[in-house]
Amino acid sequence: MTLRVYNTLSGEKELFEPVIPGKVGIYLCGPTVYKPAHIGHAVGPVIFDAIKRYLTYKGYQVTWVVNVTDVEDKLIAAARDAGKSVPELARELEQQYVECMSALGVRSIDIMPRASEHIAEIIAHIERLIARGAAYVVAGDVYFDVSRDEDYGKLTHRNPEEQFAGTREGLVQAAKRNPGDFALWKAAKPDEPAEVQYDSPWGRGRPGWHIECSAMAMKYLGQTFDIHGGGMDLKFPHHENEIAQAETDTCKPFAKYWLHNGLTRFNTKKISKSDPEFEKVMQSLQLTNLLATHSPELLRFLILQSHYRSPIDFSDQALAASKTALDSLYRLLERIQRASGADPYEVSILAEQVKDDGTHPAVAELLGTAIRLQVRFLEAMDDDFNTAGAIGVLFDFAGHVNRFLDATRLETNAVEPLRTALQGATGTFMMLARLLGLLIERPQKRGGDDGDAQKLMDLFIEVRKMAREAKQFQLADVIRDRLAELGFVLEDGQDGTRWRRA
RNA sequence: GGCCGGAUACCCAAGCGGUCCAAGGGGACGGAUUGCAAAUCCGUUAUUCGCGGGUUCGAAUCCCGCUCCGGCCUCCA
Repeated sequence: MTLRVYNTLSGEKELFEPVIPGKVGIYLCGPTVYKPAHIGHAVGPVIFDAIKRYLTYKGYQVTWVVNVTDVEDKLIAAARDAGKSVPELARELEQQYVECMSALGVRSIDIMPRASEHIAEIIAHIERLIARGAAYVVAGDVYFDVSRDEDYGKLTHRNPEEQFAGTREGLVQAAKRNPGDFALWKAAKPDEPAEVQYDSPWGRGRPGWHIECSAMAMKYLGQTFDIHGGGMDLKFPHHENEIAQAETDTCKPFAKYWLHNGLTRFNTKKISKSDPEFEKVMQSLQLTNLLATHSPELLRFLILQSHYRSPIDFSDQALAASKTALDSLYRLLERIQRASGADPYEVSILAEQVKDDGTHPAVAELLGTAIRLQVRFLEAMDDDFNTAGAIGVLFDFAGHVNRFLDATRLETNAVEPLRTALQGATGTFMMLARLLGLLIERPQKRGGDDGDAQKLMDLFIEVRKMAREAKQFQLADVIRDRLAELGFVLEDGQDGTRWRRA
């Protein structure tokens, strides 16, 4: 099976072939730490975490870099507003970001370089561009000369002349030679704090936006690396300018594949800071707030349920639908636990490793299905990381296992070969789910310790059982209904009554 | 205006030239099961994929035009 990825550069799906066989370098544009992250900021990291898991599964040695831009205009302004120093605010928001990502299961980032700690690399990069005649100094500022990059605009398929022909007079900074030129280095302004002023050959100042990414990507992944990712909104100017800087500097291709994820929308609009009426919505979409009220896995599941290039419409309805779906998977795992006598989170054998002694036809059927579905899952992932299709396969899988359990009545009547087959199918199922970063850990029990609850529920169930045996169904129903109101659901099964939290 | 995407059932969402009278999820409605529920299972909910042409033996999938929607062209993941 071969992996194909959609490359923004070519506008087509291409066969994935790493620059160095067996190794993959990924650079994802991370946060500019000037405000708390919202759900949209989680999309890229979640997708790329799944991509890294998948590539690792396929045998590649993956290095994943996510930058932190901590020297920047808005950050300086935000720190001033908050009465904090720039590094203080930046570290604070960075830590919050890392914690949110970790909660979402994104723990596979290898390097998170900070722009502020790569000033030397940035300056060297700029000096090389000046030496090549592709950048020029104006009163302490340094600009990239777009006209010196022949294929400028190739990522977003823009012709720079057309592009900037219509730029209004007022917007053209006098210092720039061409309207499309952009700052590589910005001279320090008198009112800016000292901590964002760095010495440079052109005087005190700080890097422009874009340059930190090409400098750090090349430092950690080499002059040419495999995958560069980010949100669709970064294609222009950010990524276009990174390409211009890097390729003009090295005369080599920068990133081989450019992957862009869709933007998160709310009420069919992109979440944007410049939209004041969405300020309130954004507040509720802040990751820290969302994670306080929803399970991280649910958010991850929702993100992965659509293809990464599609926009995600985030809403309470979507969240609720995803929750119902995800819960059915948790219930399946509980059912498997009961039927197989093994903890599905710990099962280590795969369907393909189970030997079928031929005594039960259901064994061959289940194992065959598991292997067939595994192939379908992997095919989906091979097709530009189609996580939505892959999740669809997971639900097909769940349906098959539920049917198997219905048919064999394994929960009440243990048959060893069937149990072993179930464990194998479960192992395969879990392995696939985990390629998406799902079902890694048991869902957190709400309300913490259920020890006391367990004792009380045992009592309720016992009393209700007596009522049912005495045909006092009204009483039995009152117990069940009132418990349901309190968030405890009772389920009567063949092997007794179980309870769970709603 | 230029450049990218998108338009698939009640909602969300895969599919990207035949195996599609179109996966999966949510919802709804029937049925099995249940004392009744819940959960699970079965069935129904797109002979059709924004509209109009074209290419092809064959198109949701390719090409052209049109209509809407979103993004970018200024800060944004």
